[in-house]
Amino acid sequence: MLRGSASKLEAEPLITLFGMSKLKRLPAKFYHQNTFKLAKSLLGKFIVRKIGSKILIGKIVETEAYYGSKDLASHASRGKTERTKIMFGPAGTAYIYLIYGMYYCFNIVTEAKEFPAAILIRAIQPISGFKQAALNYKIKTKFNNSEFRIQNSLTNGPGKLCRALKIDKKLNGENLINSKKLFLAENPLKTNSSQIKSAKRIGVDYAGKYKDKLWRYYLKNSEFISKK
DNA sequence: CCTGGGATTTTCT
DNA sequence: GAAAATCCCAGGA
Repeated sequence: MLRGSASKLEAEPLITLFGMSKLKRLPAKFYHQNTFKLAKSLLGKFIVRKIGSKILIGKIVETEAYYGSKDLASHASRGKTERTKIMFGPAGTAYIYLIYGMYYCFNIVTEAKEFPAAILIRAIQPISGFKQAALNYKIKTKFNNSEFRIQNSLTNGPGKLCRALKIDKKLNGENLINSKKLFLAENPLKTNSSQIKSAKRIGVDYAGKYKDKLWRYYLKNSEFISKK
């Protein structure tokens, strides 16, 4: 199925892909769910990124919840600062920060104002518009031109998906409920809870008892997650 | 298969 | 000045 021109990264008409002619943006109400429920509800939904006349669409396959100021893994555990003030803002806002000096991470703010919480998008499945991103990636790496390896390596991590979607600090604070550049959309195919697996969050070994919380969620049959 | 280190810069102490 | 919600690659088993 990966042979010939039938690349997974080829844009298919949305009509044949989803059985719908228009992407249906997720409304404000969607974001007003408990953070953990929402982190699971996000699995299967689409991220839509518009850059000029180009459009990139990815399916969310892995998320991670950061909940409250007691969560030692959360940036908000040290209070409201210039960086973290977004997390204390309204649900449905993008929280984007630079990590390790080189990568951006994309989060969705949740919960009521003044309660700091967010969901990190850890991995997506490229659906449409990623051909150029794949070409860029091919140039930058030494993968012996293995299409399969590249397709599965383009967005399987929080830093990588931001690179592929061209998400950076300029989109910090973007309102996903009305933004034209970055928003989420419904997937007519419902995700069943039996497809979801919970796991420990990644890269938070410093977080005391919070390091073992099973606040990472992923679609267990997806080839596009960052880690099993 | 696994482990360890380097890249690179903002943020907070 | 140290650490960081990461990624990539080299080296050893």
